Amino acid sequence: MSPRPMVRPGGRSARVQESVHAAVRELVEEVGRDALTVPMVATRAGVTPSTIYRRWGDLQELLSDVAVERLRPETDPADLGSLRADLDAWAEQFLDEMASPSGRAYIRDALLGDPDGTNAGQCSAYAAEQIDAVLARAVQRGEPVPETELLIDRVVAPIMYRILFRPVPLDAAYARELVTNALYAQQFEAGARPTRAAAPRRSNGKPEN
Amino acid sequence: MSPRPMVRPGGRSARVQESVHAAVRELVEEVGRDALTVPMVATRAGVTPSTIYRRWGDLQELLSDVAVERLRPETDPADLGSLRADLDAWAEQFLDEMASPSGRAYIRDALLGDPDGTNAGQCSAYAAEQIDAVLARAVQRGEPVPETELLIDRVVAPIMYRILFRPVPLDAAYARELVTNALYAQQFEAGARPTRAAAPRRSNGKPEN
DNA sequence: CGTCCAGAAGCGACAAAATCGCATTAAGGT
DNA sequence: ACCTTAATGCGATTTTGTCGCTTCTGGACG
Repeated sequence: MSPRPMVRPGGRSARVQESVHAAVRELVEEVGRDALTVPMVATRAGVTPSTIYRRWGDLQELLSDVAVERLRPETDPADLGSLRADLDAWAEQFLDEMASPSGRAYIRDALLGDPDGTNAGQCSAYAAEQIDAVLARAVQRGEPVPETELLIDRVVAPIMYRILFRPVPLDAAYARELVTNALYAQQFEAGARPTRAAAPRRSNGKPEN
Repeated sequence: MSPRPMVRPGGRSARVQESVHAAVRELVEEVGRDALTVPMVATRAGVTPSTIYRRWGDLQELLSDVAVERLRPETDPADLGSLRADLDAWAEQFLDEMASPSGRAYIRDALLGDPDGTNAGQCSAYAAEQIDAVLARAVQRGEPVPETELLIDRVVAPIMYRILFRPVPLDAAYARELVTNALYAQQFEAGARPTRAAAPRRSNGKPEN
């Protein structure tokens, strides 16, 4: 999942990884992310710098791994009794966490040292899992639900776009607005148009042109 | 616009900047972005490394500047006679350029070495300008038009989110689908709900918690 | 048109980092 | 208990990044 080869999941490798991650977390607190260096992390973690260079390549990839860990949601979305309430609450919390200075920093780090997109994909998967949990509960209640993809396009994507690309401040009202629009779309557009709002179903495994 | 101080827009500074940018573009072609180093760029550009370190800080910020330049749209969106056609065409081209391997690389670079978000904001401004141009023409034709913010949230944001966070391939059909949904929303939702789909109007100047 | 001045680049010494080969350790399987 | 091999440790070497100082030059001002 995290570092490059990780062919040996247990024992010393695991200890080294944990110790290095812990060192990063501590040092980010103490000296700030900009002052971090690989040798510094190595010393704190009690390993030699070459170990870090070999396993992570450079500081960015290491920071990316740590960032993804911190972006993993700790708790399931709250159950407030209705799809609308659950989504509102989840979106507000999501926006809060992501738009905070540290959240922004983690997102940037996660994207930054991630040549193959694995870590970024993991972030997106976290959000999708949370949304799925909310939707699954709504289905059990018998509520009509939109597709996960619709919510990602209409709620998650705009939030992330604004965080990454725009200097605009975000507040909870914006999150609720996005949820409102998404649910409105689901309610009215379902069947109203031939094509759905969700994702293009992949056909091949190869991205790109 | 691009480098840090740029207090002196003309003369030698300008020549150095252009020469360095050109060196980056050439070397990216020749040796690939991963193999780039500051000393290498300096040699090719005919300047000393310390000049680059002083003006750009590090390779990432330099690459970010170059990336933003390349992400600037060269042409105005085509006029195909209707809002729908113009938006379809623009969105398809936008997706094409951004989702291509080099487009993805530029986006990442632009975000990467951009501590204060200036370059990212510039990218977002480019897209907004293009959309505004399309909308302005539609207004002249007498067509009803959605707000720019709606199109950014509904078309630009989902595309960028998928490019940055998801391994899914994107195609022109997806771009058209997003446009369809956005126009549908504009047509039906206008006045149907108390709150509009557009941006939260800022109240204070301070982001964040 | 000449002079001055501050910002910017050049240069070189130094400090810090990243890389690499080789020796050593220890998981995980047999 | 042994064997294989990934993973780490260590140190020499190369490369990159920093810093103080000097030199150059664009632009303003007289």
